[in-house]
Amino acid sequence: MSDRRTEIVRAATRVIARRGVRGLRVGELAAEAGVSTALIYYHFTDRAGILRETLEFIGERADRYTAEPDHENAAKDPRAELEQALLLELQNSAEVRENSTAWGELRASAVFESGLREDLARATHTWVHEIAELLGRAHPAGTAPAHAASAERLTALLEGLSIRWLSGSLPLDHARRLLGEAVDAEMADCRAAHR
Amino acid sequence: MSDRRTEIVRAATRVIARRGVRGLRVGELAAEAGVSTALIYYHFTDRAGILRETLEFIGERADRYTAEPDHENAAKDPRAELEQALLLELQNSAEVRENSTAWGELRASAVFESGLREDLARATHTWVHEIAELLGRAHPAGTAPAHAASAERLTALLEGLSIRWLSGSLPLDHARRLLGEAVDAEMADCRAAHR
DNA sequence: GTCTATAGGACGATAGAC
DNA sequence: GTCTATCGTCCTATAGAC
Repeated sequence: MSDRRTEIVRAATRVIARRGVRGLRVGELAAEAGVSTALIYYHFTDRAGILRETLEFIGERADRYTAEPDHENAAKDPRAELEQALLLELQNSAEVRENSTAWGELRASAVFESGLREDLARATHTWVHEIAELLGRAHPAGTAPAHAASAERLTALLEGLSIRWLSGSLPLDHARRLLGEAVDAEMADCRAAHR
Repeated sequence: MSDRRTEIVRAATRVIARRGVRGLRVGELAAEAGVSTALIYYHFTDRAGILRETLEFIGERADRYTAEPDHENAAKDPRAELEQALLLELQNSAEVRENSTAWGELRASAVFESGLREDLARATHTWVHEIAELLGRAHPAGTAPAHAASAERLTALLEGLSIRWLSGSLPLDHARRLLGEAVDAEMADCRAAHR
């Protein structure tokens, strides 16, 4: 991918985080990227193509984001690594906000645009799988299917908490506490005997 | 509120569930309601006004929806009532799909339109409170703050599972199973001793 | 209150020069 | 590859008759 395409996709991510997928105007994207609208259409087929590649980029970046191991913790404490991997996405930094907002927009858009669903489902699956692996290392007593289910619950909960935070229904520190407690609950041994 | 206004707001809810908030066209709304576009503007100031009242309506309806007690279960088994109240929102019927989709749109829209946040936060709070009360009846051993936290986790998880279902990342029966297990986990006594 | 008709503007997309 | 200029369409909102 050329540098220009990458620049434009990154600019599109910023615009989406600011205005939403629905609010992205090709003109505003051009201004954000510092190019003309015509150049956008030289590099991408149409608005839907911009969206497709940008949302793909968001999905991939979210992967890398989660996948990057924090080696300090990795060796010492897999449980801390797990908790950190999840809480990483509930932070009031510009970068995390942008990421979370864009991801939420990707999710919400896919409800109405079936073309986005395949990529989204794949990115979701990759993410869930990574969390399940962390769970496996942090909690070797559990079975693989139990870890898979826990990972699905924890990531879905994180998405739910994240949008409540971003939509002003839940303070950030409260969301972080709720998520931390959920991690503890999923790792408690008594769960294994249940169901 | 006149009958016509109510009709139009109901029609707007259907269009939003079909096309999303950003996809709502006044023309399509007029057709859905069986009136002219001019009549829409006679009853509402502008497109934003339609959206505001419709999203307010969605929030209120969501309240009533959850609040309506199923008396058959209420008397017998508060735990079943709780589980049903939550699973009610994960069903493949036209009505539930419309409700969930519209609620998800309200949530997603509030990220970018601060004017919606207050209503949304209030509706969310009411819902969480109702679930917390059901938890209290189903699980008297727990404390009120623990029930409040559980209700926040369960409802946030439900929102996360719901949008994964609607966006094609999670089959409905799988979502229902994950939610059911989460309810069990929140009611397991071992949680109380934890943290 | 409700309609038909249309003004006026915003936006996606393209043409064509450099 | 990148620009300026513009076309055509779709959409919000209003004018004015009934």
